[in-house]
Amino acid sequence: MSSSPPSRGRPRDPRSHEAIVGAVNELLAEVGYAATSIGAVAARAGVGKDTVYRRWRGKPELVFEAVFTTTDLAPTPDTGTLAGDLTALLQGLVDEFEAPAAAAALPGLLADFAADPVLRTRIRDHFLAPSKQRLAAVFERAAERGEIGSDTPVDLVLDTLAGAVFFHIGLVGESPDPQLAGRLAAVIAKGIEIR
Amino acid sequence: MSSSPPSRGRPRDPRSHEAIVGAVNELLAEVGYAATSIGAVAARAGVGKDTVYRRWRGKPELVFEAVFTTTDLAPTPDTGTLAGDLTALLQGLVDEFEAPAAAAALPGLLADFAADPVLRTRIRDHFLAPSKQRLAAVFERAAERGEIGSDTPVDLVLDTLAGAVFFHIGLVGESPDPQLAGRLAAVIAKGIEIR
Amino acid sequence: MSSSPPSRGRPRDPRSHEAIVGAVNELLAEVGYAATSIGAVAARAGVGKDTVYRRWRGKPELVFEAVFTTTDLAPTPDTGTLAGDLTALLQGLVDEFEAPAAAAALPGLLADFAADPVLRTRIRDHFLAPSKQRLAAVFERAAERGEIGSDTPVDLVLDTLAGAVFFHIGLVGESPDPQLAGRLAAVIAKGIEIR
Amino acid sequence: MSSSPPSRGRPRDPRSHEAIVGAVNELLAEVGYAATSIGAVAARAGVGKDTVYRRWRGKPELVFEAVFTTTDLAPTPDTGTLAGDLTALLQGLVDEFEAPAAAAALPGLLADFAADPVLRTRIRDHFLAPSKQRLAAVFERAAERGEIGSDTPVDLVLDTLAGAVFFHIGLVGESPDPQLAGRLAAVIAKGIEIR
DNA sequence: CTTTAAGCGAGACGGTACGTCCCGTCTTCTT
DNA sequence: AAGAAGACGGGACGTACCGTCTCGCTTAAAG
Repeated sequence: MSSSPPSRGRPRDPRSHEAIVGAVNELLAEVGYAATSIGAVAARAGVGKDTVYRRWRGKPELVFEAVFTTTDLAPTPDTGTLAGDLTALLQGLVDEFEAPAAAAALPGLLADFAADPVLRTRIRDHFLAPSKQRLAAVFERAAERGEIGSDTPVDLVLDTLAGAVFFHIGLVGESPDPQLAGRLAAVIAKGIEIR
Repeated sequence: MSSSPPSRGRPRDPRSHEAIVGAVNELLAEVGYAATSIGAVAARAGVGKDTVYRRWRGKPELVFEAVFTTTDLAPTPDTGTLAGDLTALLQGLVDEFEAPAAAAALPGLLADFAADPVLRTRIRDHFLAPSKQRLAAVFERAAERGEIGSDTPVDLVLDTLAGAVFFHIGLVGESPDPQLAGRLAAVIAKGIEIR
Repeated sequence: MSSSPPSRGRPRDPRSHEAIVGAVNELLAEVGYAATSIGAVAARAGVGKDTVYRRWRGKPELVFEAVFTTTDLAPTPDTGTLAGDLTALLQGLVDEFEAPAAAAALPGLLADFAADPVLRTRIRDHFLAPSKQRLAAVFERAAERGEIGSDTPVDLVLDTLAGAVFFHIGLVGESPDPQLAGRLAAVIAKGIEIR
Repeated sequence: MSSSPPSRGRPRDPRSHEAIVGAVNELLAEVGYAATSIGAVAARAGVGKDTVYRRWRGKPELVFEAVFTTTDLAPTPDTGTLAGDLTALLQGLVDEFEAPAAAAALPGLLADFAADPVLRTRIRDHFLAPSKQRLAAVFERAAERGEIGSDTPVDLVLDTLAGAVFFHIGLVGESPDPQLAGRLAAVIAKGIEIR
């Protein structure tokens, strides 16, 4: 029963939303996260600052939505083996993090989220949630096949995978080892398999 | 035979150095990384801002040195098994990251390092170097025992371990799973062992 | 028909302007010109520094406007004699320079104006312009009465009068000879009269 | 009988004194009074800052001595007429003020002297004293010749002359009217003559 | 002929002010 | 009511000087 607000007065212009999101992505790639100020975003988007603050609470939320909203759509991989599924999942993470705007935004974004108690609680829920969901499905099928136990810790593995990818892409910055996903998946898959 | 510079003029007062480092650690724990401004550090240390800038190029370098300089001294673990050595190594990482000042500083510090091309190259060299050295020694002994191959990728494993710990402590923020080191070590050790 | 600019955005608050000007006058009288920093002015006025810099380029312009804007309104004296007119004019200069804020500001203000090539050209135009205009009118009437020639050099006399007053008030600092205006006017009037 | 101090320890090197004075004059002409900092002077002179502070109390005293010490030597003019003597005296003032270092220093120097109660009292005594002495001698002879009364106010005339020259040279900055001395002397002489 | 004291170049020291940038809020007019 | 514009109070930035201090060294007079 989502009651939409009464909606009096002038409705929000959806073109502003798009212009802002576009400006954020451009600025992230051009000047980095720190220099992507709300004022600069608004100016680039041809929009007033209030129009930004009316839609987002601050820079972290704005950047997060601008950068990480196209990714929830990937299908859960189903290659028939745990290692294969993990490789596919990881490759998705790598691709997502490797986009110029995302790579530029990630470290600063995580820092801002970590610094705010309110935002910190949302990291798992909103930042890694889609990946976690897919990882859980992968584990479920692997457990059915008998490759792993049914109590394999999803969070531990997810943190491990995400942390490894983050360290490679966010902090080293070079175009990463193209085999990163496969090699990492192999180690983890072997590490959690039964026997 | 390192020839120290001729050292003309008044030498720098080591008490200033200590006072600054102490102020940084206090402020990190009290107000966090973002609010730990150079000006606040100088005021807390009873020191002029120039005295800070004379010794460090900026906040990232200052905080890094203030927080992560006591750690290079840990001995390389030698428990007789790969899993045991990894657990000990990881526990060191966890302990290091878990200190209040370190936990408060880590995400912002990594973001600032990642944003600066010059600093980014130093991350591996100075931030993870001691851990990498110890990990390599652990791998060497494990290879001699026949537990792993001699070509086991140190960097991949180090990123994986550090990333996992960082994600747990820096981003979740709660007092982490006390068994984190052991569980993670078990997975990785099994993942890289021969057979 | 001065067409004011389109005036988009929030207009500047005239109360800020008044608060700043008031703070400048208070600080000049209390701590002098050198210690009247922009930061102190802003703090005293309860205003951000940008609000000051948005209106004035720097301290000299700010102080000049704060101190010397009430004076353009004096009427041109017309006592019937050159000496009388000069006395009245000089008394106006003395009164203007003698105000606590003005006396405190004058030497430093002239120094800052003199040091900047751009500002230096404005001294005559904006600082002495009203006085020059009145002096020219006085000379014109005196020439019509036959007291002086029509080619009497206005600038020379103006510099002489202003310089004398400045030296007395700005540099000696004591409450000056109350007869200064009259005695100086007598000398100058006699010096430029025909015969 | 001024007893020179016992003079123990190493005597002051007179070459430092000369180097400092030379550096002040160079810097005044090159970068102006405001930018002629004690630190810059010391660096230019190849001298430590303390060596400057040991000899002078601060910038105003230093600059004053560096710029206005060669002038006390001019002889008192004696042309036979008041106007002639005044012209010669004024030309001396003009020449003194017109020197690049002096013209650059004057406004700021007067401002600093005026701002300090201690220094302010010295202005007449040390800054204008030589000129005042000569002017008094000129007046005495003119009174003996019957050109002026014996009660002609020396200070008033001196302020008037100095103020006019200062305003012309210090504030306008252009190379001044070469006839300034003569024209101004004519006006003043006529203004104070009997009849 | 050594002590002692001051001068000296260098530069670190605690402060203060600079002028700029960005924050998130507010106030105007326009749509 | 939303929007573009931009002013607002606040605070941090990194730099430049201030006038004092602390080094190691040099230079002379005093003991």
